[in-house]
Amino acid sequence: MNAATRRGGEAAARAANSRRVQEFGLLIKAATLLEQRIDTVLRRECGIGHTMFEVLIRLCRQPDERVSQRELADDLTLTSSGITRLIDRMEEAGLVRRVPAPGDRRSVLVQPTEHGHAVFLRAAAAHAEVVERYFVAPVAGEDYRRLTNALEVINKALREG
Amino acid sequence: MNAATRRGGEAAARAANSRRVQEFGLLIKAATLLEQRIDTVLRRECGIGHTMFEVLIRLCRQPDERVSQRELADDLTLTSSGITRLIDRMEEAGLVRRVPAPGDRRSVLVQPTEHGHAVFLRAAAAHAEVVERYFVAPVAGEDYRRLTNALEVINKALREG
DNA sequence: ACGATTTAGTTGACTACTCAGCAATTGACT
DNA sequence: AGTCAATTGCTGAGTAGTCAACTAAATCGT
Repeated sequence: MNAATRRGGEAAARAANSRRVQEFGLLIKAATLLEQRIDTVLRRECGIGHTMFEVLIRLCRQPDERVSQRELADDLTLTSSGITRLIDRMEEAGLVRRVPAPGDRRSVLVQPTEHGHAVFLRAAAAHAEVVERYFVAPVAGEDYRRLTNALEVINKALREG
Repeated sequence: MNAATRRGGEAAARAANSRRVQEFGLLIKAATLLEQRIDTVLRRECGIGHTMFEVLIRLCRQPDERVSQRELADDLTLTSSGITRLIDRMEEAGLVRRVPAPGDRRSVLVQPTEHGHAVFLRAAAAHAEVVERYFVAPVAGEDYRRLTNALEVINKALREG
C-alpha cells in the first residue's frame, strides 16, 4: 500500500466513523426493521403487505372513504405509476374499487370494499401490537412525546426545503 | 350503505385515525424522504445510490477494510442473495473487489478499491450536508441527543425481541 | 374561445430486491 | 473418522417498484 492510498484510507475511515453517520444510520435501521416486522406480521395474519395497509389507512380515515390515486401517491412517497400498479393489485385482491371522480374525468378515486374494511380492521390490530411493543414501549413517556415531536419537525423541514 | 357496512366503516375510521398510527407514520415518512433525498443527491453527484454508499461506510470504517458478505447483509437488512447482486454491481462499477476469506473457504470478503475510496469521500461530504440540514439542524441540541437515544433504544428492542 | 401548459393515470422496459433451492464448506456429536 | 446439521454464497423465477413516453382532460393567458 503506497502513501496516497493510506492517506485516502484514513480520511475515508474518519468519514465512515463520524458520529452523524452512525446516528443517521439508527434512523434508517429502525425504520427498516419496523417496516419489515410489520410487513411479515400482516402478511402472515391478514394476507397483505405493509404498503397495502398504508393505502387502507388513508382510505378509511377519510369520512367519505375516497381518495384519488395522486393523493395516495404523494402520501406514500410513490410515483404515479407505482400507485397505478399497487391499486391494480389491491383491486384484484378485492380490497378496493376504482370509481370515477365527479368533476374531474382524469382523476380516479379509490374506495375500500367491504372486504377491504374487514381486512383493515384485523390488520390494524396486528399493526398496533407491533407499534406498541417496538416503537412506543421502549421509549418511555416524556421521551416518546419528544421523539414524535422531533420526527414532525424533520418531516416539516423535508417538505419545505 | 346498510347498517353493518356503516358500523364497519366507523370502527375502521377510528383505527385509521388512531394517534399511534399517525405517529408511527411520521417515522416511516421521515426515513423514506431522507433516504430518497440522499439517494438523489448521491446519484447526481457521485454516480452511486444510497445502498452502495451504506456498503462503502461499512468497508471504510473497518481498520482492515474487509467485511464478509454475510455481515454486510445483516447490517444492511438485506438477504444474502440481495447482497450477492449488490456486490456484483459494485464490483462491475470498480468500487469494490472480492477476496477469499483466509480460514473459511465459503466466505467472501469485500474490500474497497482505490476508486471506491475516492467515490466514498465525495459521497460522504454530500451525505453529511443532507443529514446536517434535514436531520440534525431541525431538531435543536438537547432534543437531538434524546432523539438518537430513543432510536438506539428502539433498535435494541428490535434486535432482542 | 382557443392554443399552450399542466395534471392524472396508464403502459413498456428496466432495476433492485425477495424467496426457494442448490453446492461447497465447516462445525458439532458420537 | 464419519455423518448430520448449519452456514456461506450463488442462481432462476417472481415481485414491487422506477423512469420515460404517452393519452386524455383540465386550466391558464390572452
